[in-house]
Amino acid sequence: MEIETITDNQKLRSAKKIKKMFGHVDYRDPPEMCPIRHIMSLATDKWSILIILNLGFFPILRFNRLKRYIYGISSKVLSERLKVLEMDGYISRTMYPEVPIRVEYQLTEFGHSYLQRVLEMAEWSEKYSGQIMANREKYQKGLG
Amino acid sequence: MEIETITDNQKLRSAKKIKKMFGHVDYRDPPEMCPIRHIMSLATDKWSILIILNLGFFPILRFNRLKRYIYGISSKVLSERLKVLEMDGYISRTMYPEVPIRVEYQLTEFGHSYLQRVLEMAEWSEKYSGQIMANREKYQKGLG
DNA sequence: CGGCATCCGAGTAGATACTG
DNA sequence: CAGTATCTACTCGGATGCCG
Repeated sequence: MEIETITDNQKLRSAKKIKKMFGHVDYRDPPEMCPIRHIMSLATDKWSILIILNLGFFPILRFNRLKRYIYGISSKVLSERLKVLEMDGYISRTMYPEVPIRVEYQLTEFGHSYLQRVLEMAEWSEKYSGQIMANREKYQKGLG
Repeated sequence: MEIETITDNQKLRSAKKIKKMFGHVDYRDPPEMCPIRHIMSLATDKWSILIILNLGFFPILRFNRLKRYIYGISSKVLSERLKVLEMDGYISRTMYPEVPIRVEYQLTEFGHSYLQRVLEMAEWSEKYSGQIMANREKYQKGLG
C-alpha cells in the first residue's frame, strides 16, 4: 500500500499552521480553557461522528431510526450527544406535538460544513485501515 | 460570521461518499468490528490529537518535553497513548541507551499523512470556535 | 414515540511513589 | 530520564423503568 507522500515543504507548512494556532499558548502558564481542545473533544468522539455521518446520509432522521442505524448506542447516550450537538449548532431538532410525538433531527448548514471535515477523516481512515492493521501486526511480531 | 456554504450538489456528493463507505453495513446484523469506527476512535481522542499536533510542530520530541507541552496529561496516560500511536504506525520511538536514557518520538510518514487530516479538523475548529460559542449562548438563552 | 431518572458496574484517569 | 506500579476516585456507559 502506497502512503500519501508528504514533502518537506508540506511539513514546513503544517508546522506554520500549528504555530499560528497554538503559538500564543504558553505551556508553562496554560490557559484555563483552550477553545480548540474543547471544541474538538466535544465533536470528535465516536458517537458524535456517527451521528453526523448518518445525518449526512439521511437528511432527516427521527430518534429511534437514528438509534437503530448507530447500532450499539443507548438511548441515554444518544440523547445526550444530540443535545450537545444541537447546543453547539451542528444539528437542529424539530418537535411535532402529535400523538405519538415526532421529533426530527437534521444537520444545520454549520453541521454540513463540519460533515465535510468528518468525511475527510473517515475517508482517510478507510483508505488506510489496511495499513494500520498491518502496522499493528508488525508491531506485535516485533514484541514476540 | 459567515459559514462555509455547502451546495445541494455537495450534499449529494457527501451522501454518496457515505454510502460508499457504509453502504454494505446492515445495521440489523451489524459486523463485529467496524474498521472505521475502530480506527477513528483510537486516534481522534483529545490526547492523541495533541500528541500528533505537537510532533507536527517539533519534529523530534522526548517524553518529558512532550508531557510539558501537552500540559495536563499524566505520565501514565501519555505513555499509553504513545504506545497505541506507535503500534498503529503514526509515530516512531527511538531509544538511546545512554545514561540517563533518551527516547525520541517523531511522526512517521504515515503520521504526517494523518497530521494533514488532524490539521484540517483543527483549523476548522479554530475558525468556527466563535460561531460555536455563539450557538451555545443562543441555545442557553432559548432555555431560560 | 421520544425521551428522562435512576441505579450500577467497568473502565479510565489521576496522584503518588518508585526503578533501571 | 522515561517510564511502571499501585491505589483511589470518578466518570462514563449500559440497563431498566417510567412518563407525557
